[in-house]
Amino acid sequence: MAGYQEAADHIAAQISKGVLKPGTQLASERQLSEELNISRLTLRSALTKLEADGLIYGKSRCGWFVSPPRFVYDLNRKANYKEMAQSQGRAARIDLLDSGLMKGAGLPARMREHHRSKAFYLHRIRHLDGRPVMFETVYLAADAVPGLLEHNLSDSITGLLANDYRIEIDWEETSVRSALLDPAQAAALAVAPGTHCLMIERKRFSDSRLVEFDAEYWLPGAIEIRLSAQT
Amino acid sequence: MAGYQEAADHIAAQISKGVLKPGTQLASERQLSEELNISRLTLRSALTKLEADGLIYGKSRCGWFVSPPRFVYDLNRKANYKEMAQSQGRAARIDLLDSGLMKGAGLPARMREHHRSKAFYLHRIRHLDGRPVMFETVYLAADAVPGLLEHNLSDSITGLLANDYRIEIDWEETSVRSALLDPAQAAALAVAPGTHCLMIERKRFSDSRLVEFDAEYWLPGAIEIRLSAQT
DNA sequence: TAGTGGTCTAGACCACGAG
DNA sequence: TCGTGGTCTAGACCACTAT
Repeated sequence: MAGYQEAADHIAAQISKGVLKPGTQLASERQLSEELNISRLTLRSALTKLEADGLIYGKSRCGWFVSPPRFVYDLNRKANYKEMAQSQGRAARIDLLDSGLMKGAGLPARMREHHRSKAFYLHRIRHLDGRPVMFETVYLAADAVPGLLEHNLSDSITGLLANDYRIEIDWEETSVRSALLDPAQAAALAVAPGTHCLMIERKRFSDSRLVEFDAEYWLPGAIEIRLSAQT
Repeated sequence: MAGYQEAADHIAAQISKGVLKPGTQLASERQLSEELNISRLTLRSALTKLEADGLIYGKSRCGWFVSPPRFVYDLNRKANYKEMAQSQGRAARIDLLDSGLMKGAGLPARMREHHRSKAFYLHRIRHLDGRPVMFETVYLAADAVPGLLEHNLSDSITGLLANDYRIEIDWEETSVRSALLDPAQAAALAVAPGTHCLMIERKRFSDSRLVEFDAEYWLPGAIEIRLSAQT
């Protein structure tokens, strides 16, 4: 068996035995590599495998930590993010990084299929128990939400649409795939550049018009998506 | 900018410009690292980033290839895998690797919540245009499908249940997350051990009884999941 | 400023796939 | 058998975080 695999199994065993508990920090890479008698590169290989599996996560230049349970993101539930987090005993927070108005020409291709004029954009970070776990870019059709930027943008957008604009979403198209964080996203999430992620893209329609386009980049070990359907 | 990032951008540009077309093999790692004046390790780092992003894929000990478009896996469509592939102009194949009967005690925890007695299991590999892209383990409640192993197990299971057993699935629960391939799965898919994957887990019910439990491990660059819903 | 991870080199040997 | 990637070493320097 490969050396990094042995190291990964060793650490994974300590986690599953409870020697290392969620939230605790691992020893430094230099220290661990010495203890396990492998080079630092080999150890790092083991750590990144464990991270891909969701057992640990790295905070860039700070260290490695044992992961808490995955956040269960239920696509069927009407509950918003903060409510879902609360029902799982987690503390949620959303930070607005940036916002503005964008011309139709600058919008992502998948949005332009449905909406070609101006749109507001938001860049937000979602946290769980203080840890940033998701970067999102939200686009909202400008004509549907006049004066958007004066509203509170650190809460549920669906709630804002419903309460402040009386817009009810009646159709949703979702796409999920594996992707790579770009350097800015990685920096905002305090992870190493080139970390991969789970990308969720959603188009939200009201009365057959696209009003919201949302691209979410989740740290892959932090989330599990669930859905159910009658067939 | 980091050296591996420059190398990755360079190769990505060649792909998007069409200098490298889907399916073509890249030059060997040793050759590329010399051309780009970086160490082989740095080049490999660039290649694995590109793979995580779905632009290229590695076939273990054979080389690196430019990826074809992602297979669109539509969770709403009634179409089965081969039909979906055909409608996207792709040739699909399913190989049965192994099958047998398993005691209730050996079943995965998430299945045992619903079904605690014996179940048939299947290990299958799904291909697209000759390339293995997904490893799956299927469990079927033994009492629901007597004599299962004498049937054709290289085709749609849902179709088999409907046609041979008159079992109609009426409820489905799906879970999606990022995960790691174990060594046996990686070998079966001809990728490097420790490759990450997109895992789809499905429970299928008929008349409130679980009849099928399915764990699918997709190569992450090979698939995009889609779904839509009225809200 | 001290300690952490992030990146990188220039080799080496091994295991496996294809012909 | 040969060429491919897979793994590994023992260093080094840099960039950032925390304090």
